[in-house]
Amino acid sequence: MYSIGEFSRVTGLTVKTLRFYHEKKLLEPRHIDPDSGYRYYHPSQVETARAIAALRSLEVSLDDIAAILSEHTASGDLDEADVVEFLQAHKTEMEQRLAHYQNVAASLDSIISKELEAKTRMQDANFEVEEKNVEPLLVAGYRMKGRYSDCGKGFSKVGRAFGRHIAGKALILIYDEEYKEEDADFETCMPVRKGESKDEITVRELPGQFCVTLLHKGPYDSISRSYNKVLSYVKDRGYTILSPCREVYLKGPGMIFKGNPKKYLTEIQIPVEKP
Amino acid sequence: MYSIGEFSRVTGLTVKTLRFYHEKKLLEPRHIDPDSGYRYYHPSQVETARAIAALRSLEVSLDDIAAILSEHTASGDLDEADVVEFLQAHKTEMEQRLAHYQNVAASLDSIISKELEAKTRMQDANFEVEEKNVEPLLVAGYRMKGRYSDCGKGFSKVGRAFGRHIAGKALILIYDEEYKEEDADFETCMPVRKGESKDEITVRELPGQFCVTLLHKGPYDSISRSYNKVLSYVKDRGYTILSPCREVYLKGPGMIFKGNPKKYLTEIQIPVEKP
DNA sequence: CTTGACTCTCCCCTAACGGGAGGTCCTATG
DNA sequence: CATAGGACCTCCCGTTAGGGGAGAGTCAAG
Repeated sequence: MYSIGEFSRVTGLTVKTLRFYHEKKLLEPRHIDPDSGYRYYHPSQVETARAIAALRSLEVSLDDIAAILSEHTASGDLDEADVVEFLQAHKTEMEQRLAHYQNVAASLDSIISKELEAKTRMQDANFEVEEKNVEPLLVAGYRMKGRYSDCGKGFSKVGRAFGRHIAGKALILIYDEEYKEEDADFETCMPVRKGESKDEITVRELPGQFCVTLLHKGPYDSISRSYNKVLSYVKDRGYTILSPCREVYLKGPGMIFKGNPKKYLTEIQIPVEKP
Repeated sequence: MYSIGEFSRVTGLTVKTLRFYHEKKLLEPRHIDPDSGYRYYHPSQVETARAIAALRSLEVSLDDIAAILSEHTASGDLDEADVVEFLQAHKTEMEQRLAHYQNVAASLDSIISKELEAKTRMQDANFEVEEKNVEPLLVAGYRMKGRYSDCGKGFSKVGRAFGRHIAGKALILIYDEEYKEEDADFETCMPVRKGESKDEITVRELPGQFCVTLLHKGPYDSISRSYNKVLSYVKDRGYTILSPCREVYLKGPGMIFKGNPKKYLTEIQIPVEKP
């Protein structure tokens, strides 16, 4: 017979844990001294203790372990074959947790990389009008009419449908020839890795284009100043504007915080043809 | 101003949770009626509530959230850029949990598949001597001398070194020409997917061989009866025994329970040459 | 004024132990 | 035999992130 301390050393379970298992009737000492209340464990109980520890390391709850143990100490012997159904059920549960943490890690990763990218963008930015070629881009888009401030609805539609495959910064395509406040015609787009059109959402590749671009820093409602700047640039050089224009939201309200609108970053892309 | 019930509906947090966050000073209602004690939340607090919910869904603890919030309500505005270092640290923590659950799921999977395989083996078994070709097998082996009952030491050596790559049932190779109890010469082997010899453990491919085999059901100490049976079969037919013989432990003490020795299953494989 | 919905505080519950207080028991040594 | 130190006992509280419910007070509509 082992005292609780000896049994603890043999099994690797702490004294506290052994007392707790006693209270929970998971592992009751073979003998308890009636005078002192000292617990004494029989060497044959080491095996049970080891089994409990093994099950615990597989994240089996004490209640389940108790059920398993009582079921099989009744029948006399413990065998893994008898608990294989339980283990299968338990495995699916563990796989759910696994999937959960995969989601969490992936979300964290996307938030972090998004922030880091925005940071480098912000550092490299010079906030002057530029001319550059924009690469072709596969997007899922939802075209809508209304105010620009309603674009959240469109983005959440696209997000819900293609959440898994999003691969870049949100953008909108502006189909109006001139600025409209009330009944604007635009398309909320998310870059995707792959996907197919369904319902009101179309997936297609936006063509590569030669664009005049400008980074706008600050809240959306001050973006008209930047538009004026870039449009006058285009006019000065006699370029022809092609439709639709794009606004790429490099940094806007985050997934966690709304953030400081003064730090928002939007790229205006106006596709043009040189004369 | 929202009452707690309205705020609950708007934010998706339960009333209980909101009261709890108040108590923890995570999210304190803008106004508390001094007479009734009713909590009233300002619409601007919806954003904070949303942020808390977002962080909670990423498994951030309330303490950490409180730290983040107090740090940044001090500076006036919340921005993800300011917590990116924290998120990175948090991400590594989440990845550890992820890895943990991957281990658990993998362990469960191996236990389950082991049991299921043993079960079908048991059903298909006829417990008669058979002749068959044994396939080549890549193993990691540790050769030792002593009693067969000491083989656990050898298996745990191999297991520790190649735990990741084990792919099959443990077996031992018996190099003695005749049965020895005291100073037996044998090698504890585990099939592996790949690996290289190091220290005292050699990795190599066991050749395919023509064997006389017999399934032994029951504890190891009764295996001599099965040996007698298979050896007399060999002798009757005048086959020549080649060394080393193998014992494959199809079912022995499990990873959780010691199991019932009466259900242990061992295959004796004696490589022979026909005359 | 009443009624029903809403809200308040207070207390207990979860899982699996860990920490510590205050007291008892065992065993070896002087 | 006395004592010292270590081992052991019970009891209580703490952890996380809330949930459940009791009993009492409050709000708004009819």
